[in-house]
Amino acid sequence: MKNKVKFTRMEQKMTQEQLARRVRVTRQTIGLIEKGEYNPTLQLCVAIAKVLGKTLDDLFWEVE
Amino acid sequence: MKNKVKFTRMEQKMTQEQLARRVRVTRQTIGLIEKGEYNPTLQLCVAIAKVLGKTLDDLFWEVE
DNA sequence: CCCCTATGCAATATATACATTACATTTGTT
DNA sequence: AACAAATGTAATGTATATATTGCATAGGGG
Repeated sequence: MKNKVKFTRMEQKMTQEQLARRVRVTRQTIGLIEKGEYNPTLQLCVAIAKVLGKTLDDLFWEVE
Repeated sequence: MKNKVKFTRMEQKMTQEQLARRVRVTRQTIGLIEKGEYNPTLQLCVAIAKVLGKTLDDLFWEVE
């Protein structure tokens, strides 16, 4: 696993689409980030972290 | 100030070029990131943090 | 089983991160 | 002041993050 986005999102009973809307990207983008299949930009990481009530380190640091 | 890369790099008496080499980007990329003029990818942020002995949160979280 | 919602996935298009090159400017040192 | 190293900056090119559309699949509740 490359990051904790999926785990944290599900913990909060949020769908990919809801998260995507709140950070203003598409559902596909969230899906690919969760799979670790691509390399999001810092701003998007920060936006995701804020919506999920976490920090960058919580979601993206040393997860592999 | 948008992030603490410049501060931390100078604290360690490292030049932009040295940091750039170690994270395998160009000096220009480091310069622009330090100025907050662009939005680096997560992998690059992680690489910079590791070279500087910091975490993502240390360098990029809530600095504005 | 049948819906319905959430997620996966693929093709193509667009925006932008980053490279490359080159030159200007700043800053420190003598 | 003069020199050198570090940094700023601008133009153009390339790679890739993200959008868009559309359809397939998975899984839970009736």
